[in-house]
Amino acid sequence: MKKKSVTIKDIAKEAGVSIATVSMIFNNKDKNISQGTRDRVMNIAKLHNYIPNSMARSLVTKRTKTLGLILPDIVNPFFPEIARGAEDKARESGYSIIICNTDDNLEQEDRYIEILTEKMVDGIIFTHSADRNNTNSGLERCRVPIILIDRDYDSDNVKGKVLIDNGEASYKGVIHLIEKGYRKITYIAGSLNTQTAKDRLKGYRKALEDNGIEFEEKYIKVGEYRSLWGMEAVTLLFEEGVDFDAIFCGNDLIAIGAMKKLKEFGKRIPEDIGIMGFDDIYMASLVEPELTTIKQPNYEMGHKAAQMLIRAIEGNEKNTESKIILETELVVRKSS
Amino acid sequence: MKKKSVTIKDIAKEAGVSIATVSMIFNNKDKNISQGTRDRVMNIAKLHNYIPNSMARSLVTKRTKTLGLILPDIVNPFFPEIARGAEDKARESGYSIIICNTDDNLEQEDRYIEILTEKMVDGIIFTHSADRNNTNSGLERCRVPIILIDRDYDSDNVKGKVLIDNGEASYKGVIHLIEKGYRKITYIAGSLNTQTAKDRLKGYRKALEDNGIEFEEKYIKVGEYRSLWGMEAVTLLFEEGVDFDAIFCGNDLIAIGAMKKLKEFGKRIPEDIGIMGFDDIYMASLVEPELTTIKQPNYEMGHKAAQMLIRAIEGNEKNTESKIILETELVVRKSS
DNA sequence: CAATTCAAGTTAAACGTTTAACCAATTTCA
DNA sequence: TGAAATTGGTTAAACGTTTAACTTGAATTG
Repeated sequence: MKKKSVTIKDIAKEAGVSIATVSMIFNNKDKNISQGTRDRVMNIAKLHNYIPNSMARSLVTKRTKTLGLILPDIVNPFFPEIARGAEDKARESGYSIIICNTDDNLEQEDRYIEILTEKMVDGIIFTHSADRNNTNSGLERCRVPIILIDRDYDSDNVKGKVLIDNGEASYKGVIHLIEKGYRKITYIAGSLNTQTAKDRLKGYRKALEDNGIEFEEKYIKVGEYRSLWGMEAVTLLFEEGVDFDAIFCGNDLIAIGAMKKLKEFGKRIPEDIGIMGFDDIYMASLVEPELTTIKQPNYEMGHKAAQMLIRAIEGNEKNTESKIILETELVVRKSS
Repeated sequence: MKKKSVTIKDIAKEAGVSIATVSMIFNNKDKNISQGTRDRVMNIAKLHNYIPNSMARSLVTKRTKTLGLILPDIVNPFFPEIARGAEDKARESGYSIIICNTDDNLEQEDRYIEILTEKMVDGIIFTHSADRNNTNSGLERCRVPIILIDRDYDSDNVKGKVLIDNGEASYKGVIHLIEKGYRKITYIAGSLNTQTAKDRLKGYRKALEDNGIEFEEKYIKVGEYRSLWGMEAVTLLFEEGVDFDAIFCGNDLIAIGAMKKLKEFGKRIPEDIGIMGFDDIYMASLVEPELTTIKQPNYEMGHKAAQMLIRAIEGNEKNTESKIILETELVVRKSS
């Protein structure tokens, strides 16, 4: 543990060259170094297992080759794929990723942005939480480029966005339910204070309207993005005596919880009640009946976000605020 | 983006003090600084939104307040909770976490260890992959303390381990199946080349032996820790005409896949076939029927590992190689 | 009242790199 | 043959901190 680590100086001394020479060799700026010297230095370095100290390097280059990934909760199965996509792209380009869970807590987000700038990450991928007043959040004060995933927001620091069209997605989901013959379609939402959630509600209402189905307040239940809430919401619907024949859910977790509770109430799916989720987490195809849902390309979102970020970092920073809307896909399975 | 960041020097100049003074104030080594100066410096710092550069700091202190977390795949639902537990503990103590997915690939592991030492992490939490020859792996060459999670291994650099007793866990799982009256118990394993897997097999065999049930090779199917393999393995068992009345699975994913396939074959669970998983991922209680399984305290494992690691880093390094064996718990639900 | 301690700082070296600017010896070219 | 270009390097400053050692003037002590 206290093994003193070998530095560029040691290598230089042993090879009988200046440290600049060693540095250049290690950075492939070695056109002006003879093959002999190069080999000698490399051998000595290998022998002593020399690993350059990237603190020292970063101090002068102002690049850490590290990215921050801020998301609500890695335990929510929606996020690991995003993280994985981002990590894969990052590694490919020589970057590492620091992961930060915020539990959708604004203070925690700000705190993390501060920590990350202190650690000098080169950029941040950010799934930010609900409504932020754009006065003086950490997001505004941040000094590195930010790419937003999944949830939209406008700010100077935001150099790119990777989103889906939530309105269109939920629209086509509800249309599918209507085509299947369902008419009394409830909506169990996870929240209503992100733009994402609002857009989805809009899509839901538009689908109803376009088909001459009247929207009713009592069809909407708002809670959180967890299976437990799906179960509670179904119980609530029954208790309130709401008459319904389908449920459109804010995400798959809610849908899976709802299905479980429906079965407990003796309902058959999809005969009595149709169910539709959102996200297409891997579990969606493993539950009984397999869940019809809207697939979000999570891995790709993470991957694309990392790609945009790295481009923003390394590119000749022509304020390239870009925005990618990825396609969602209606995945029809057995629950509808 | 190119906003030149304000340094300690700027603050010092504006406050009319030396940089040492500012540094001391920021590090709470300020017993010898008057309240007046302290306030003045703090105000100026806040005004300019001064954030210390931790590269520069780390360069002299040799501490980065960053940990590495190396695991096979964050998408596997077994790992996010570990990651979360580790992150929570880390944050609490002022550390950040760099996450690394290896896909159980040995070269990737070594590569990551190298990257992490280059980035000067203070320590590493590591769920290493299958059989490593202890000759010259990155694990041996690593210069920072390592805590192992879930999978055992011996090395000088390993300063601690957080494990469960896999033999005892699977033993009690199989005993439960036997008590429920099952006798022809197959075992769908995820792999057999980790010590973890071997121990589980041992527990399985011992449980059979202790109850006078003969062990049969054909009962064992070895594949990978995925639902798809669970489905395939069940198909295989039927194709081979194996006569069985219960399945002990290497993890919950396998169990969920197996259940799905069994239902397709028209088997009733638990009446015709009993199923037991391993891990207790959150999905286990949401599938139909709810899955009986062995609960691993994942969050706690991550949390404990981070705690041990931080202790090893900050403690007066009395070679405190420690080993924690956490308790597993048999969770009896509807599938057995 | 001289010697000592204390308060409130300052100075300067060190951490391990990168990189622009420089240099000497040799080779090329017109 | 002399100027220019190339080869194979070297020197030294800079990056932004921390920290041990030093300083200076005022207060305390015996």
